[in-house]
Amino acid sequence: MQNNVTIHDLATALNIDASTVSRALNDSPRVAQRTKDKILAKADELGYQRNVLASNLRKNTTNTIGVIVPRISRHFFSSAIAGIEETAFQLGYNVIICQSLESLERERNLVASMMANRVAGVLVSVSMETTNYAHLQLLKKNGIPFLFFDRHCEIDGNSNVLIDDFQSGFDATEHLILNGCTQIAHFSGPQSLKIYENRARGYRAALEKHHISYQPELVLQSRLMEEDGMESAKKLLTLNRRIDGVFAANDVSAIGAMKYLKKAGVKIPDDLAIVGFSNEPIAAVIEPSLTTIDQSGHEIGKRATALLLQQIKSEEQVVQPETLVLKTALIARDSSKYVKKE
Amino acid sequence: MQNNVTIHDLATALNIDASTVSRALNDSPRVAQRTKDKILAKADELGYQRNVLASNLRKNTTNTIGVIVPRISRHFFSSAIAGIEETAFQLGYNVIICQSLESLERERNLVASMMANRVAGVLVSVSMETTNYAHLQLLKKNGIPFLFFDRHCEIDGNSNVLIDDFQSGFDATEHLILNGCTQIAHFSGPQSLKIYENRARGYRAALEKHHISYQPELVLQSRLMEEDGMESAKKLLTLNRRIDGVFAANDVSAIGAMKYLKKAGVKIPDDLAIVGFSNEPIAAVIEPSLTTIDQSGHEIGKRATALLLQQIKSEEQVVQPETLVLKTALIARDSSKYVKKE
DNA sequence: CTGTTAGCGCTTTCAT
DNA sequence: ATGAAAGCGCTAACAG
Repeated sequence: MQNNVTIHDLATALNIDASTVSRALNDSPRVAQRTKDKILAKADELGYQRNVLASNLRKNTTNTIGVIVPRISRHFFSSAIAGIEETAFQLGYNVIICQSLESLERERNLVASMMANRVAGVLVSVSMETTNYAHLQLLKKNGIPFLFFDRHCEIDGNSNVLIDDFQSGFDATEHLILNGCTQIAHFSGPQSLKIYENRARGYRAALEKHHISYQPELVLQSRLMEEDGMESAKKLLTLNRRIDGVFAANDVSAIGAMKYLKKAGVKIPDDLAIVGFSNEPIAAVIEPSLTTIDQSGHEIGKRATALLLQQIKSEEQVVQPETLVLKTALIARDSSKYVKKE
Repeated sequence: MQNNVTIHDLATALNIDASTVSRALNDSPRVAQRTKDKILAKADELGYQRNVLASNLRKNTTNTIGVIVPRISRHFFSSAIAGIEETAFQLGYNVIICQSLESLERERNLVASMMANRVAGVLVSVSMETTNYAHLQLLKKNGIPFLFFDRHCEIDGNSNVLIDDFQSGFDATEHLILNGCTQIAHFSGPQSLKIYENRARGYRAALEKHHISYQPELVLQSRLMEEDGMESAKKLLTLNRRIDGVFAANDVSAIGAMKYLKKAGVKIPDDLAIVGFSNEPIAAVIEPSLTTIDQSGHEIGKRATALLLQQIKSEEQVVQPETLVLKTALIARDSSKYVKKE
């Protein structure tokens, strides 16, 4: 029992043409106010609902924006998605969410499916495997605007909405130094991802600024698997020396490390300072009282969507690519102190 | 530059009719295999891509399923969404995600928008304010199948996919009792939500089974706000008596309570046992080594989607409503012990 | 097994 | 300011 009222029904009921009704419903300036009022009243009376599918076909686009993230259930992404949904909904857009699960092949399929569904635009946080951008260029060829968030990607003409990783890494490390730490371990992520590279550069820059020697063995890589974190903790113990601070640039490793220490029966010294990027789960581990301060995902989602919709609406005009850089909140284990930026 | 190859192009290229091409592409049994092969080859050659919008209009439906949750960034929901996306993607469906933010009005709008977009089906976890189901009945009138997950809702003809809350509440409480607790506080949620009512009933039943008197002052209500949890902790302290176990049926309260205790300078005794529903953030607070065992959201998402798609495909046939009940994992603070069900 | 025909409901020239 | 007409690309009767 679909609602079967069409613009033709309205038209015949009012003894005018369907095209006028269509214009009125789209608030075209080319219809007299009097007629508009009459039409809107009638539409209301008959319970008219625009058939979005027909409109979509005709206009060859939809009011849907596509979102591709590596993994929906990661807290950063789910809060970004929340921000995206809120902004999109406000402006009358729907949001299709897909996860690449860090697979390039899946990401390719998703992009293809989104093109097939004629999304109005795409927000993408590329998978770890993505080093080739051919699939994204296809979007461009089809005139579908897209932009990157969280994970940086250099394609000319495309905007990025990012955390300032270098600065955040610098701040995190400096925070530890200013609190008296000199032996600072750094849990990093895959160096193929710019965000981890930049955080690591920030770490190094802070050490340099404060004349603390950079010790490569204190920097622990990870493929964002808990196993890697466990391995890292093991390595640190093997070094058999005092560590007085940790800058954890990814939460998965940090959790893995904690698991390892727990299993090995090693108690984390109360005076070991830990600074991590804001993220609800890791924040909860480190400092329960700070579990809710992280709004960076949400904020990034909102900004990215606003920017994308702006591009969608500006139609064919070339849009200046933009790199929006946000500050993130940091979480510190040294009790009530924490650095909250911006 | 859209790909402009249509079935007509294929048809003229092969000297057959467009309708045959259409049938072939839909793998209709009414086309000779030879012709199918020819058509598929040609389609491949010319890089044909079906225009989904036209197909949607003609069939008056889409390959999209709508999902309405109270809040995307809550861990349970984001993992449910991940499960939904995976199952849907596998079967060629897209997923539109929206959040009601616990508002009935917003939920109404979302349902309307989904109908307007002719989604193939809807999965909904109703908002806390939802006691009137008129908006959902509209879906039914429009022939759009829908079902409930996580939050139970009795509409005849509709299925539910749920956690067995009574049993889980019972198990959680009994677990504490079997570990020697007798003074067990219960952090509950809004009793208007069946899930909290049932968990509370489970709590009570376990006490009864073990002949422990039920003490109403140990049951703390909440509207799922951290403030309520803080209030609850305060109340417990005021009672000024020994509590040896806590069954936390909602994580928000638990986190609020922890914040309060921290602020008040009250250390949680090491021997206080805590059992909560599995949820990554709260699990991290209670027991870092158990942060990843929770799959219940994901599992519910997958099952709900499978059930919905089954209904979508069975078309007009009346489907027997089903209530799928899953077990949830429990997290216990008493170190390595935890109850993991099913 | 294939072709013919007729739209789905809307938008958008082009004409008046 | 409004009407007439065409058609987006596909699917599904209905014929044969």
